[in-house]
Amino acid sequence: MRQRFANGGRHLRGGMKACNTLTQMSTVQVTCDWGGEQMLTPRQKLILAAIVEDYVRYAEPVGSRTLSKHRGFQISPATIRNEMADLEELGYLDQPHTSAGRVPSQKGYRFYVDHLATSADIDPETVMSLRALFQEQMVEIERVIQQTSTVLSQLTQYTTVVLGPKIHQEKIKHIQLIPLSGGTAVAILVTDTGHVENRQVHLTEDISSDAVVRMVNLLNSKLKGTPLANLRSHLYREIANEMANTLEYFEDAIAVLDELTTVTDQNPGKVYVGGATNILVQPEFRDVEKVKPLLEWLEQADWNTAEHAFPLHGGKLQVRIGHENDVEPLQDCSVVSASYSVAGVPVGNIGVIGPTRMNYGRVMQILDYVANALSKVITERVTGGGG
Amino acid sequence: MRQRFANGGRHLRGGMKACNTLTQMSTVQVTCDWGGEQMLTPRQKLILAAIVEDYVRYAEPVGSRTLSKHRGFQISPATIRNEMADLEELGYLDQPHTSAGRVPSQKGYRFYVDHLATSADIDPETVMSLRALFQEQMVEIERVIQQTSTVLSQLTQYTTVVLGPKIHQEKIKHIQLIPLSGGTAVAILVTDTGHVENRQVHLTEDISSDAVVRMVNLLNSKLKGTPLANLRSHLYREIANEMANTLEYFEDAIAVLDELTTVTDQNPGKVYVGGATNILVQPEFRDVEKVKPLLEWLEQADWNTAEHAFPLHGGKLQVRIGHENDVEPLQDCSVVSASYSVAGVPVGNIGVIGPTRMNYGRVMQILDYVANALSKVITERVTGGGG
DNA sequence: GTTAGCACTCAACTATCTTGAGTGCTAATA
DNA sequence: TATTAGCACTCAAGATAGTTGAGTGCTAAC
Repeated sequence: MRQRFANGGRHLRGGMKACNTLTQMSTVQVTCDWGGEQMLTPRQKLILAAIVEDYVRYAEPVGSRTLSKHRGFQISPATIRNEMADLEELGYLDQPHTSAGRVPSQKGYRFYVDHLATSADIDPETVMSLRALFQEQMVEIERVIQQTSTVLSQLTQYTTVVLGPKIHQEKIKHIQLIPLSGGTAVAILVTDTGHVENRQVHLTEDISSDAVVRMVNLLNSKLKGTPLANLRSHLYREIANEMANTLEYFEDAIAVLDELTTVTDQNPGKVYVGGATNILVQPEFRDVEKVKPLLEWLEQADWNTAEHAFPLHGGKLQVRIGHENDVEPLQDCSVVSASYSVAGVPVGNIGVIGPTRMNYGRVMQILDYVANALSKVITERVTGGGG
Repeated sequence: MRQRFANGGRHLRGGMKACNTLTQMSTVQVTCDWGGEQMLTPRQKLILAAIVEDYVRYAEPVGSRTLSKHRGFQISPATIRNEMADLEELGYLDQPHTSAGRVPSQKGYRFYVDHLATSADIDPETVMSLRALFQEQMVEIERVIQQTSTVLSQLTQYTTVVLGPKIHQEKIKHIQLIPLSGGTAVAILVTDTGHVENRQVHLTEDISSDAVVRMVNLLNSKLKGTPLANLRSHLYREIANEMANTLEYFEDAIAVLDELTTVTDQNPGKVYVGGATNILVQPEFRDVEKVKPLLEWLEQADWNTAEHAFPLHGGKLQVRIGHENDVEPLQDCSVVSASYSVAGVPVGNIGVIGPTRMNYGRVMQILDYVANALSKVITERVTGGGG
């Protein structure tokens, strides 16, 4: 077996090759470094890229003759075969069986994503949809995100998971307590961004409405401006004592606060899943046994599981290919994810889940745009640029 | 072909045959009456029931010999074959191909559900789970329903869709307006059952907090006690004029009210889907092409589409078998549904979706229990017995 | 270093055969 | 007259073998 160019050099970090009409492509953040990665000749890169792109498109192993014809390469199939053999030897390609064409390995995809992915211009329709999405005036942040998830899954034809903005950093704007009948009451918490949370609590049966008003006033005066993340510490250290002296219904106030602190504990933010059924069209998921774990994971995904799958991070794009995913049901998939930020602080995450045979270039490009636009829109909304 | 007993008589309405430990079984409400239904001999009924139950269990066409052995019938396979031939002639059975056993037709299932379904005692575990579910003290109604949906899908191994309580009848308890920065504000509406809705609205940029307080006070004094369904009519007929005279920021008040009226229009209640992936284990949905429409429908199901599939109704249980369903993606399924009520008024619906080869007896029994229990729990909560 | 040529491989398709579960019909039986 | 044993028949599913064609690796020539 010939083994040209297997010289074990370190790879060069390169960004996306081309940029397109949408936005400047950010440098890809590599999540995983392959120790002992080899340099590839320009021709090998060309062939690897061609194989990845062909396979992404047609979902069939790519043969040497197809490749030489299809791409108008000026090399004969035999030469391509030689190169393919080398690439396989180096671990970038797999062969399902002797008489089949080649298929990119995970390592192959990784190399492609890190060094080869180009962004062919996205079709104008997609550009339009994206522009439209963010120009629309939507008042609620929740709705913006919901829509983002939907549009993104439609555009990519993959599945989208959006972690709605984390509310830890948001500050308490207002607390309200509305007594219902029979000793229950609704406790409502509004944050400075307009996020509303509510919990029901039990109160002393015959509490007077005056007492409730006093309680609410005290809570508001003490807690207004407190970031949700600090609620618990604030509460017991500073407020509890003082309340014990002032309030007749100290127990009730504590009950209310206890409920409100569950906001950040149990429910750091919402999770939006879009286009879960899109994976069903992918040939690699035609088999029910293959999709099931994935769909089950999606069905049960809450913030914590989802954030475990693609953590919030400062950088821009993350790509996890197959077994690079920690979460088992995602190990047959690739996940491209990006965080979006409010004033530079990452508060949420968008993940696109597809087969490893994914159109990385396109998804990365779209996602990059979406993450930027979303950050901008939400930051504007939150930092006061209101109407 | 012999054609005994094909005398075209009207069928007798009968309830479930046996009752079990859980609760008295209500009479099945028949959604669809088969014109010209024939009487069946007791033995034919026995055989039909046996075939349905065998097929439900093993998902394989049932043959005459299997049946005679399996059930300890005192009839020979040949006799069973004769009866089967008659039942097929009458339309209660289908035969996938000449040398296969028999399978219940839709008409067969319908007859089974109407006249034959027995409730073999449910396993103690299931009984325990159900008891536990409703004995648990859950404060929020939403959480009760969420849990119901989850538990129900786990117990039945089918998919559950719960239409959360309709909020049309609920009365306004409190309206609150919390200004944020930049001319936006959060409008919050609390109903007498503790349900909270919120919307963001734009206000006049420099509105004073006094004006906001006056506005909120007026809105509350005028609207407290109004059922949500009447909000719109109430608003324009009685309030608008008066407000025009009293309030400086009439436009803003109208904007707030406009947003609040969208609560009932766009969003009559929530929809909870449980165990969507359960259908994947059913052999009839092993094929991705078969599941896809169903999963897509479930993914997009909102109150309106879901209520179209199984409308709220006074009676207890409804069973729709295959093409008895109006909604296309459900026409390969059966849907057993029940409404739950607050003080006798149906406010929500629970649907269990499975293959036509469904364990009707078991599902009906469980669902009957759940619907009753849920009605009781919510009615108690809402009519004041809090605690 | 590149490529034409050739023998080789192997999944996928097709055709044919076998098996066995299940049927319908007929004639004997209770 | 209702039931049943017996038997020929049917047909999906599984096994076996042959064919096809896309694709390969190797070698020798350019």
